Amino acid sequence: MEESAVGPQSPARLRTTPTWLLSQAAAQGHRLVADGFGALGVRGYHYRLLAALAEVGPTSQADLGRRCGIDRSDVVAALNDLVEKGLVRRDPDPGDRRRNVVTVTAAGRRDLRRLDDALDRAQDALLAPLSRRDRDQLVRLLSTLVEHHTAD
Amino acid sequence: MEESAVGPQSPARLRTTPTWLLSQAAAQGHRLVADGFGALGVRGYHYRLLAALAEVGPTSQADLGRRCGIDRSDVVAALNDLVEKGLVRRDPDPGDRRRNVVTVTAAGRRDLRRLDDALDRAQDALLAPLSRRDRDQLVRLLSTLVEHHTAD
DNA sequence: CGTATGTCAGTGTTACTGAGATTG
DNA sequence: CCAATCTCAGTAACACTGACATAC
Repeated sequence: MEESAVGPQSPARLRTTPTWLLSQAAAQGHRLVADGFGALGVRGYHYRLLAALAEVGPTSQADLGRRCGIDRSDVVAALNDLVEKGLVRRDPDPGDRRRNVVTVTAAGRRDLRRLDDALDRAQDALLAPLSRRDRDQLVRLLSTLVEHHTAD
Repeated sequence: MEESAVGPQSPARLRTTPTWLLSQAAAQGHRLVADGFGALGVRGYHYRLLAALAEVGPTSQADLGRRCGIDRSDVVAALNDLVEKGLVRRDPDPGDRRRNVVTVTAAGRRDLRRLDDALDRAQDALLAPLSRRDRDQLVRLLSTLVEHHTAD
C-alpha cells in the first residue's frame, strides 16, 4: 500500500503538454536565477531594467516597460528600488514634462556585470542536460514563439 | 525625439537568454490557458489535480502534490475549492489515519473533458508559428530539461 | 524516537487591472 | 478633445516557508 519512492511522475496528459513543460522549465530557470541574484538583493525586474538601460542609454519609463515586457505600474515600483539602491537615477525630462529620464549609475553598471555573471551560471545549470546543438535549437524555437506572440 | 512605435524590442542580452525566453513563452502559454479555463472558474492547480486523479485513481494529498509538482499546503487550498465545487471527494483513509483519500466525482470527470478541450486549443494557439516537427522538437527539449531537474 | 501527513498562516515574484493627475 | 505618461492601490496565480498537531 505504500507509495513507491521512485519520485514525482507527472500525469501523462501533462508530460507532453507544451504549456505545462514551459511553466515547469521556466520555474526551474527562475529558481536558478533567483539564487544567483538573491545575493545582490535584486529580482528579475531589476535586472531587465538595468540591462535595457545599459544597452539603449537613458530613456523614459514607458519605453523601458515596453522593451522589458513590464507593466508601467510595475516599472515604477522596480525603479523605486533601483533608485534607492543608487543603481539608477530618475530625472524629469525637460523636453517632455510628462516623462522621467532614467539613467544607469556607475554602481548600476558594476552590479550589472555581476548579475550577468550570475545569469550566465544559471543558464549553464539549467541547460546542463542539453548539447550545444540542442541549446541553440531551444533558443531558436522559443524565440520564434515569443516573437510571434509579441508581434501584437 | 519621439520614440518609434515599432513595438517592443527586448535588450539583446535577453533575446538569447534561455531563462528569459522560457519565462516569456510560459507567460504567454499561461495567458492562453487561463483564457480557456476562466470560463469554468478553474486555475492551473485545479486542472493538474483533476488530471492526476483521473489518471491514477483515488490517492492521498501528499501523493497528488508530488505528482503535480504542487506544494502540500497549496494542494490543501486547491482541493478545498474542488470539493466545494463538487468535482472531487475527500475522505479519511481507513488504512492510514494521517491521510485523506481524494476521488474525482462524475462532475469532475465531465469538467475535466471540457478543460482538456480548452487546453488543446491553447496549445494550438501557442504553437501556431511552429511546424509539426518543431513542436515535437520543443516538447523533446523541454522534457529533457524538466526530467533532469526533477530527478533531484 | 524520527518521519510522513494534513492544515494553517504568511511571504515573494511575476503579471495584470483600474483609476487619477499631469502634460503633449 | 484625445492620447501618452507617471503614479498608486489592489488583485490573481504560482511558488515557497515555517509551524503545528496527528498518526505511522
